[in-house]
Amino acid sequence: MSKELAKTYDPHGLEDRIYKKWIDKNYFHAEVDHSKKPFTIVIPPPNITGQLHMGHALDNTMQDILIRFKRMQGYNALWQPGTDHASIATEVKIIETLKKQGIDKHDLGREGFLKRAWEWKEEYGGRIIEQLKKLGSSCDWERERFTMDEGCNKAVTEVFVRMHEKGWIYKGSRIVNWCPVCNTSISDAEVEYQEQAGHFWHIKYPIVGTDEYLIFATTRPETMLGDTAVAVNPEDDRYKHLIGKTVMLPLMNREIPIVADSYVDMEFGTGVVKITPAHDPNDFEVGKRHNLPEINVMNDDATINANGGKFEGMDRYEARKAIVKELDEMGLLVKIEDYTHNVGTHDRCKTTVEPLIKQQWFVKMDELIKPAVEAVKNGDIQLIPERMEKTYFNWTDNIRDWCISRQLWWGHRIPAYYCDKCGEIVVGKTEPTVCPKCGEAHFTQDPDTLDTWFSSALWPFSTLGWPEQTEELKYFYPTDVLVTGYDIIFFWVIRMVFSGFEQMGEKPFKTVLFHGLVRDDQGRKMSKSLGNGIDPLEIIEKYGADALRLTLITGNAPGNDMRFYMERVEANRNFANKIWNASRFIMMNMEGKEIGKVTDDDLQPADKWIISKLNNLVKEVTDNMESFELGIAVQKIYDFIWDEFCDWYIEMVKPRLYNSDDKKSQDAALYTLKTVLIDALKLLHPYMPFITEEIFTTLQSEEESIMVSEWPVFTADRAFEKDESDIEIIKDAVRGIRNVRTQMNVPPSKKASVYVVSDKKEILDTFTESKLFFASLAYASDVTMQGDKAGIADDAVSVVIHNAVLYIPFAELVDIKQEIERLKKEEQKLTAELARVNGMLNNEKFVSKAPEAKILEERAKLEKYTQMMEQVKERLAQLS
RNA sequence: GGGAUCUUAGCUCAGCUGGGAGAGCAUCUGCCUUACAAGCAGGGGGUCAUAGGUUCGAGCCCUAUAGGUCCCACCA
Repeated sequence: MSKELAKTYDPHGLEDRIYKKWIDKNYFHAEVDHSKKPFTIVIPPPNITGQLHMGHALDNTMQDILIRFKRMQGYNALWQPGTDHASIATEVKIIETLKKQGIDKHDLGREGFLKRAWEWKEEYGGRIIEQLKKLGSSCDWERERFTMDEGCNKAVTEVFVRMHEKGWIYKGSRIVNWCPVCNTSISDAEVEYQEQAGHFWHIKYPIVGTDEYLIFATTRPETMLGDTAVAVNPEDDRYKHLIGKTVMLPLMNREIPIVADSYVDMEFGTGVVKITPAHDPNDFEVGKRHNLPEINVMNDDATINANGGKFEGMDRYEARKAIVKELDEMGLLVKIEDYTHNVGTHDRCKTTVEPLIKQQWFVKMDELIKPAVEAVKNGDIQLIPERMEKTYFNWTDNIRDWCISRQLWWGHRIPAYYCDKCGEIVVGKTEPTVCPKCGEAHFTQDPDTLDTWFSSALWPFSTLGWPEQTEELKYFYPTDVLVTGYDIIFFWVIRMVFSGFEQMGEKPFKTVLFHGLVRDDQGRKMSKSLGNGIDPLEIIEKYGADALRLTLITGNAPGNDMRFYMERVEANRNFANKIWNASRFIMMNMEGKEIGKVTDDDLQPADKWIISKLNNLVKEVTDNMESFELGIAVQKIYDFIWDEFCDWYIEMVKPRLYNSDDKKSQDAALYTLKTVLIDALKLLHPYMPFITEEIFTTLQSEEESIMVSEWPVFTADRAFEKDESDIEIIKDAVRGIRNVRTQMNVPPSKKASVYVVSDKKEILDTFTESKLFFASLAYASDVTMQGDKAGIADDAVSVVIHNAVLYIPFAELVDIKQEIERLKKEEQKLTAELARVNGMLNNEKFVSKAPEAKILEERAKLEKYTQMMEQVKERLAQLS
């Protein structure tokens, strides 16, 4: 043995040392190798501004588990890493920082600002990568990419130009969601609706040429400055006669028409709606249908512009107050009602979004989305859990054109150039030399940048070298699994899918594995503003990455949110300690010993039992992992290691190791301990990479690393059914004895004789074979096997198991009453069991319809319980 | 308004294609038994939200109801 393990498990220092070794050995790197099957995952690129949070920790743990599993299975596993420029998030952060220094972004100018941004990227972009490493992520860091690196830029330009040529990217004047604080348009997906307490202002407009008024209610009175009509439902008898007439718009003194449009709901309010095409998406549509003028009354910062008359210069909320006041003074304000309604806000800064008409670039979605829908429908792309399909289709079914231009500086510049002379728009990979329309040679590039998701949509292939037809692209694409949170299905997943089909003619991934949110212990979202976030790095520092990983992966089903409890981290750290000490025990016993050759014939029933159990575990865990049931798989490994291996098997072999002079039997035990531990460590490695590596290489100094070892495989010749059932009998006996001893308050230090009585020779043989450890586990001073109860004291305590009765004659007098009580309870339990089994077997329909195996199972139980019942009754008769 | 999802032990959650209800924590009892007190052994605690239905058999499938969470839409 090369070195000893420390007495208690301390992840400190150990994890960094091991990670460095992996890096030095270049284990994470994948090269194109046609002799092996590829397995690829592209990382959801974290924002360069980001700090590792629990969501990242969960997401990347899942990916690492899959990658390590497949790598051990012999796949050429590539985990493609990288970071995202996160245009708006980053720009906002930089602006904030500049503000603290008293600098406005415009003072720096575009060039100067971008210089700052790149400096920022250099400074902080690497931080989150370092944090991912702390977690144990086995990404191929040599292939690290950035959404704004040269290759990704090329991909973005290529896609923009191609789609423009196809007519799928167009520039148009549309109503867009405008953030007056960030000063940019945002996509529909970036609008977050918040319920807010507001008011309903009931206002009346005088109908021209009459003394009548039209009364309506609005939540945004300030937009009246841009009203160009009032609408009623064409079927509404109350207003039919007014259609075609006009009202006088107060304050602006503009005569505007009363139009009929079915958009108006007669049941809601007064059935009258004021129409402001320039400041409301619905009104915009109405305006188009009725050829209404669009009067924009606001500046980009949401102050009133010159179209707002005397309200010019006021902020939208100031203007609201002033307008309400004036209308009231004019007697046009009917009443004010409290009203809670949903207000669209910008998901980044929570500012109330202002719908504005703007010239923007859009992606036409109706054709593009079709293959993306089809692929999920026909199972070409599998979503896990399946219910996510509904969310997916909900979006695709209601798809609207995607506004991709942003009035930001940090991002991919739109490759559109405007002729300085005639204004002709030329889209191309490079600036044109001459205007195709007027021959002018000077151009100005579109100042806007692209939505950050435009580049992330290309991530699965841009990172592999596209638009170049690289070997990597041919070999690793399509990728296998995408692991991400369900909260970005719309932003990212769908956009990758349609981009993959459009550019590559092939899906970007076969499976999407969704996880939920990591919440705090009260079920709240972890957020900066609440200050309830738990820093994964602090957890790693204190408990180790392995414990954190295990905590994130256990006890929660795919796609479900989970709560994060420190108690669970502690429990998992304890599990790490458990493995650590079990390994220490094994190594201590191997110390200085040469294990001879061990064949199956040398193995004792207990050895075969644990080997067989492990063999089954291998199969189940592999199956579970292949169907992405990571939590279920690791739970089984956990139970096996702690319960079967530590609490039973190690205890079973102790007497052999401590007392036996039988070298062969010791060798068999050591061989079994070692091989079972090694395979269990391998199964656990994807989940707990550090501790498994440390133990694996300490245990076998000749091995380089567990992460490049082979994944265990189920083999039929390692299935020992007879030994499995034999050991279960012994375990039953042990549990029974421990049980009565506890009930009678007998301390473990007090040993007693145990008699095993059975008329079945094979049962007695089973106990004889395992006598040594049975005695130790059952706190027996000696164990005697016999065919009947001759010579056993009448007042001995008895334990009934299937086909045998165990007697323990304690030296002290046993309380017969208590003993009868205990047996009667046992009798009750058996009576209930027998009633249940008989109920089933006496049911003709059950016997005729249930599967054969089930019936046999129940018959076996009937036999067993009947036999046990006889023994209990007999024993009761003896005592009374 | 549309949809998803949840309701299982005191708490937080598993329970994979229907075949005797599980884990962690908490709690109670006894143990410092030479790997581990971050441990060992044993115990208590659940008409699986409610009501129907399908089935030989339902925590699991179907329907309805109640309550919670979330997503989408946005009726001004």
